[in-house]
Amino acid sequence: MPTQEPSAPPRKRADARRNEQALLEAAAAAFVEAGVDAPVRDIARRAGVGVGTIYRHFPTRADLVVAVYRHQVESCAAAGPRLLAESPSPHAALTAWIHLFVDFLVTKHGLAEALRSDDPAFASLHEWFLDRLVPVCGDLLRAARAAGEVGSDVDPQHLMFGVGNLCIGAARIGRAETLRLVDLLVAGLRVGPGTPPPAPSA
Amino acid sequence: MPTQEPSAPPRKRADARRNEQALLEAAAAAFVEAGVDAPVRDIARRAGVGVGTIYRHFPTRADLVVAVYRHQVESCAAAGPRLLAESPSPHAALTAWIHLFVDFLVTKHGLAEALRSDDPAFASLHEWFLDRLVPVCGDLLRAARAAGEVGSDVDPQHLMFGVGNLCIGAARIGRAETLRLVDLLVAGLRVGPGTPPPAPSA
DNA sequence: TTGACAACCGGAACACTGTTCCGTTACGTT
DNA sequence: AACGTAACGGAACAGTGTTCCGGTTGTCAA
Repeated sequence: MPTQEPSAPPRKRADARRNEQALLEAAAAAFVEAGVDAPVRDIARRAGVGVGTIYRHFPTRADLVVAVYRHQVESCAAAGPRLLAESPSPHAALTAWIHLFVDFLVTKHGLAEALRSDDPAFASLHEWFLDRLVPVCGDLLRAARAAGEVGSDVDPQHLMFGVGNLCIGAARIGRAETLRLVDLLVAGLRVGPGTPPPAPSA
Repeated sequence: MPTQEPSAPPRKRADARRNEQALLEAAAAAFVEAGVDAPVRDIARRAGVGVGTIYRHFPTRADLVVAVYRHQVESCAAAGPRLLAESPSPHAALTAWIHLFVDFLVTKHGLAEALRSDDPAFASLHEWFLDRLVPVCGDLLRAARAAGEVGSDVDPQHLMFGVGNLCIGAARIGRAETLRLVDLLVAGLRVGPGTPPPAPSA
């Protein structure tokens, strides 16, 4: 039994697979040094291929970024339910999960910037992040609301949007200060006895 | 008595003054349409001058942006003390002032992005905003803390940094939602009976 | 093993950025 | 009116992303 579904493409040529792998490694290295905006030519040179080869394997930059960071985003998504089960409260789980997300973002130069960019080259990156992580965030948020810890009915997508934005330029003020701002945002979600209603009609 | 301090430059040539004015108007128009990243050639063409003329009058892009938005930032800075005097509480004044700041940012395409950018061309823009607005924000924050409304000792510079970041890409989620996120951040500052300590080593 | 063909490759070429530089223009002064 | 120079304008350069096509090579059938 073949390990591929019916009508699957007949497996790429050896050189193509080799180059794709080389490109992934070269891109990962380049991203660490120069951020996700590393020049195409640099990545091609590192991988020992021509620029055309990059565009054939990864039509947009987002495709390349997605391929490089796929595993890490998946593990972040998987951490959501686990944290919800292990944490003392849903809000604690939400906070911990968001810390995970922040840690991921701030260690990837330029990723947060790319995420909020409206550059069409990053559209699919944006979409992928949202598809993968927003539901997880939504679950955590819903649980926290059900537990009465969160009053505001903020859209999980907007919350993640805000957290992502706060991570932009984290290098300037430092990781700790960035986390502090994010904590402020998440703290703002909490329903407190004295919390003023920020909702339009409460 | 001349209306200029001693050793002042002997007043520029007429064509130079004319071109500078034309450039300011052209840049303002271009910024509205294409954001603060509008191509240099576009601005030059609108003003009917060569690109060299832009660089002579405004060595960096930040200089041009500062010149275009100077009045609006000044009026925002001036609003701080006024709001503090007129508002029912310091925290209300802080909230209102931040709304003013947000309104200014979200109506200028790309300004928030430029503000957080580490592009050296925008370094002086960043510095100018900070010099002009952070002290105002600091006064509001201090007053709110003195009134016992704010517990956290967040650096005003970091708060403005965060608010600015939240305004990035505001067009995507809309002005109202952006304001909501900002309100969440400011609400997180409030000291509430049930507020969890956001201490670093928590 | 050999040959043919499609998949694949590489990089030149293009379009578009910002930035610099210097020959030319024209303003203000004498 | 003549002159010195501040100011001008745009060609030229350097660095992006993106496309395209002639040459190469892996793969499979004969």
